[in-house]
Amino acid sequence: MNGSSPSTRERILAAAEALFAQRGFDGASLRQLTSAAGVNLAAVNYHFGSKDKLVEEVFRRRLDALNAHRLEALARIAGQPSTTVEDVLDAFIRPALELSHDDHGALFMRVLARAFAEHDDTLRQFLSDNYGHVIRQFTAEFARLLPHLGKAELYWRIDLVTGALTHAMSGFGLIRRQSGVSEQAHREQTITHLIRFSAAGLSHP
Amino acid sequence: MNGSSPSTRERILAAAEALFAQRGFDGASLRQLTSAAGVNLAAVNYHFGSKDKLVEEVFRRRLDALNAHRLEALARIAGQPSTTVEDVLDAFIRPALELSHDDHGALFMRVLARAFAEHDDTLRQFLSDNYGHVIRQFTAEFARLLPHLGKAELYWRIDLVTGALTHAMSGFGLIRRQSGVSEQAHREQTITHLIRFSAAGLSHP
DNA sequence: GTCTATAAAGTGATAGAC
DNA sequence: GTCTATCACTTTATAGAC
Repeated sequence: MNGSSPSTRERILAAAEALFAQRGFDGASLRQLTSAAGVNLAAVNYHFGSKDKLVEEVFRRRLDALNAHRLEALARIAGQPSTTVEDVLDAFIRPALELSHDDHGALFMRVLARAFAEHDDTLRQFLSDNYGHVIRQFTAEFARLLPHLGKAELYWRIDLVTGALTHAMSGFGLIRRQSGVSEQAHREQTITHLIRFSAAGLSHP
Repeated sequence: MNGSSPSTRERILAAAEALFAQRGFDGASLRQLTSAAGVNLAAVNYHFGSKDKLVEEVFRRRLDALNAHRLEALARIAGQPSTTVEDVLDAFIRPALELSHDDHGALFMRVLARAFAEHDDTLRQFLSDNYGHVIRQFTAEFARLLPHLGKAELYWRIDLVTGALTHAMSGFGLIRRQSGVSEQAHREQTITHLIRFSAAGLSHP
């Protein structure tokens, strides 16, 4: 992308992701962050310009890939006669699951959940710019599969699915991984329950 | 409760609720808070001891009443043969809806959502102490009404209902009140959709 | 119970040497 | 590109007058 050192930049982004997940955007200071990354305090302003710009970059790096994977998965099934509501939910949710296979990706899901909780309009606008077209494409496919639902009714239900999804993927919940279950198996369980639950909520008459 | 001035204390609590909802626990400073309340900076430490204690008091004030109302509503229907899953969900959700009839109550629901997003263990423990017995009583009633579900399966589904509920009640969602719809009518719509959606997600085979 | 004043520490950001 | 040193400011909390 450029000739500057990728190492320092990447280490800052990784440390920021972890600390923002753990302590929030306000709660994590640049000193904690640069100390954890093993870089100089001034490096954040040199590489990103400001703390706010760093926050944006933490989102952009993950969301670009996540949304691309979701749209690829949707493109493979959209419009086909055999496609079910469960398939479309899977196309939306599985890329998020796979992202969180990597520990850093899992932290990012918590950062994303925080972004929802912050009602900051600037951040919401930024997320809408990144997520907006994805949500619209998925909504169109749900509308095709659930023709008995009015537009308003469908929007309500998709909104509630979003809530359940955010809650589950960020590990808000009370349910913790059992000692006998591997991390990956736990995530597969999560996705299975999430898809069944959401499909029932979306499809009921 | 005591001989001290309730006015200053209450004004601090009201201002804290609004600012914590808007800017988060870290984001809202004691200076912003006391300035908004029209009281002296030192008053927070005098009346509550510290900022953390103030946060706890903001929760305690609302949760005591909210949980009491939920348990009263549950007691009226629990164990009766005509009771449905929708009835139990209504008993859980409606008190939260009624709390948010008042503007300050609505703000509190956003504070509560923030508390979920903060993975702070101390705060989670505090909420578990306040919420724990309520969740257990509701879970027992759901188990009675949904005998075909295993214990683990039921816990998963209740967890996902919690996610949808928190999302909807805190106004995270994309869905905004239409200009032709009153605030109260919008809330009634929210609760109707939430109950139907959750009942479908809980009950499916 | 409320005030001013201030302590002690932390914050984001930047100038300037290397 | 990385460093130290520092500015200008904000933070929570408290001591002590009234």
